[in-house]
Amino acid sequence: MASATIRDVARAADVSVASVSRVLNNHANVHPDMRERVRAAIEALGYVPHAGARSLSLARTQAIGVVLPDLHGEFFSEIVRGMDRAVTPAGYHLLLSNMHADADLAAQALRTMRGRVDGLIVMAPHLTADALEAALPRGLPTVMLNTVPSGDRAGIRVDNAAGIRAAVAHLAATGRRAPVHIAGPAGNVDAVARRDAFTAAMRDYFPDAPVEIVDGDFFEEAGLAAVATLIAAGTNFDAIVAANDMMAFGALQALRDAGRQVPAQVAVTGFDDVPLSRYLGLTTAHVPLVDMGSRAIDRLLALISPGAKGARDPDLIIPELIVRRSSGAPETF
Amino acid sequence: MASATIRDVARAADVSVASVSRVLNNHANVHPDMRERVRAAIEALGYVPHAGARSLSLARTQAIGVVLPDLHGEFFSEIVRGMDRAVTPAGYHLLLSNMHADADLAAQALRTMRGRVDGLIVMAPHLTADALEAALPRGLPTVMLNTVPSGDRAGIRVDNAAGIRAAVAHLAATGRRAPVHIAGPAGNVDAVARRDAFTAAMRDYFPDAPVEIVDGDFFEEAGLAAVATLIAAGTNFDAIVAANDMMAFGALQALRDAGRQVPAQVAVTGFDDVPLSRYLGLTTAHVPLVDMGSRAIDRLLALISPGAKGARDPDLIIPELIVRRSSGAPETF
DNA sequence: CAGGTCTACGTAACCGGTTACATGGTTCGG
DNA sequence: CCGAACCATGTAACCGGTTACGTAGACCTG
Repeated sequence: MASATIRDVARAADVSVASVSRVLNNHANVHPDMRERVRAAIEALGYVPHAGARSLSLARTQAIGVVLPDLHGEFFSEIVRGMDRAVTPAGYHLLLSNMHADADLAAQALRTMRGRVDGLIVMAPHLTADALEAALPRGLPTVMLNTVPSGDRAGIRVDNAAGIRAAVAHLAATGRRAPVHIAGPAGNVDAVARRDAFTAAMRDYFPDAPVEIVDGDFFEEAGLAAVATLIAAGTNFDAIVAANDMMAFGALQALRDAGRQVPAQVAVTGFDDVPLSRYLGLTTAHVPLVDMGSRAIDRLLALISPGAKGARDPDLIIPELIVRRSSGAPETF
Repeated sequence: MASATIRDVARAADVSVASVSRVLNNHANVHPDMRERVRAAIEALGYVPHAGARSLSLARTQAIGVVLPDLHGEFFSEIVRGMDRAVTPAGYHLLLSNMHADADLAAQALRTMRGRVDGLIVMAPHLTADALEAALPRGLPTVMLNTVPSGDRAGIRVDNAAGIRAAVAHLAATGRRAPVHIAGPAGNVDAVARRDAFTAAMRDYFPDAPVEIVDGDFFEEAGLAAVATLIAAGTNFDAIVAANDMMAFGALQALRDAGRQVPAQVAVTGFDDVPLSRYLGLTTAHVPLVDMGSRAIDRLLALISPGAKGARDPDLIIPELIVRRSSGAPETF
């Protein structure tokens, strides 16, 4: 019992397919009687239009593709949630796709979106501009999120330097002497920018202190490991600037396990302000994740709709430092 | 500069579209020369196959639709993450769609999936079986998640009663005298099941205590409000069994604000075990969210693939109570 | 009442792929 | 040397919608 098609409906109502289509799409100039006959036939057959076929002939899918490296942690969840929020009222759907680190597979993932979506949101902080530009299907409106600016594509980015600088400045202002940085993965644009920003900020705010940086990978365990490394090496530090919140959580845990008081002995800051940070009282550079998601969709929809082509200067989001108890604010939670 | 089509490629390589198609799909019986010519043309034109057109003729979209009430909080995020995990290696995509509470809109959301996906995962704890059955497109393989069992559809459900019972039993075993329940929204199957289970468990474990229940809606604020209500009413309680984790978090916060010690004066339990619970030390009924997501996909893919029709008995997931410090376990985090 | 408009509807081409079937050319066994 | 079997390829129908275009009849208008 395959589903009924528009031709089945036409036959049942004894009209042409064109008329059925007109009724379905509420076109003008259809006689009320006809409308009624068709509606009855649709009802009787339980007909539901085939979105795929419709997409093909209209060249519009009402779907937008979201390609991201991984769906792990609150970071991505929040962004996707923001997208979802913006996409639903506009009558679009979200098509999720994971892009692996491997450039070839990434290209593959991007290609399979052709003909499936009306536009693309790409989050690829781990790809180089070249690899990305080579992989992006031509003629498909695209908005890049936290990705190396490629060509003249529309994009939304976080001002990594501003976030790190604010954290370091805050630590200096509250009397810390020796901050260290737990960095993100080497190939990641954001991670690199934050690392560089840390070095620069240290020069400005702690000109006499050595710049100590431990490698990480944005996951919680890396935060744990980094603190273990620091302690094992006997490094002197009284503040940790983690490249993201998850690693900061790991660091908090490790510090607690090691018996170091936070914030009395060590201040900790993160980056992103995922929801969890509020609960754990983590000082962090707030990135409006949900908002970024919605905004990316809005940008993309604007690109898609009429002949719009303008406003392709990338939005830059300036994170605001939220001071919580992990860096010495009075106990509030 | 519209994208090239398969006919453009055929023309450029001076072969027929059938041959191009054969090369694209690695069919046997194509001469190496031909293969090479076609590959060259594809390369030259930057041709990328149109997935939509392919779907139409193959009647397979390689996408599966996920319809859920809302994308809020870790609960859904985790489940979606699990789905994503399972779907990617199988070469499928996830198409997200939000279903509003309104039954008509819900039906609408389900209908628009026709022709867009090969199967559906529906999470609709807030719909009645009738409304749902009426809205589900016929002939589309469907797996229901935490939804009233409708017809003979495949489904995966959490044993709400077991989870609540375990929590209540635990409270009894650790010497609590007067637990109260913060319930979920009225129309929600899970919420209702948990509420009923609480009443039943109270009868068994606290036969002499009154059954106190405060209404909530699964959101954090409801937990806050519920505690405020209890305190304002002067209700006597030394344990709170929240219908989900988010409300438990709200309760924890409100208790702290009111100066009541957790767990010394009041024990708190949740339901779901979202990641946050581990961080906040909440005792809760663990539901393998990521796993549920993957499993739902696996079930669905099994339904889709050959002529498989069997195994439609709904999986029942028995939550395991994870005891953490909110209910009196020794401080561990 | 002839000719022009307008309305309501049907016919058929088209969107971009896949594939059943047909066809011309080789190879091979008898 | 002939027909069968096989191989590589082309032709055209099909998937399920949309819509440009054509047309028959109703309605005006002078």
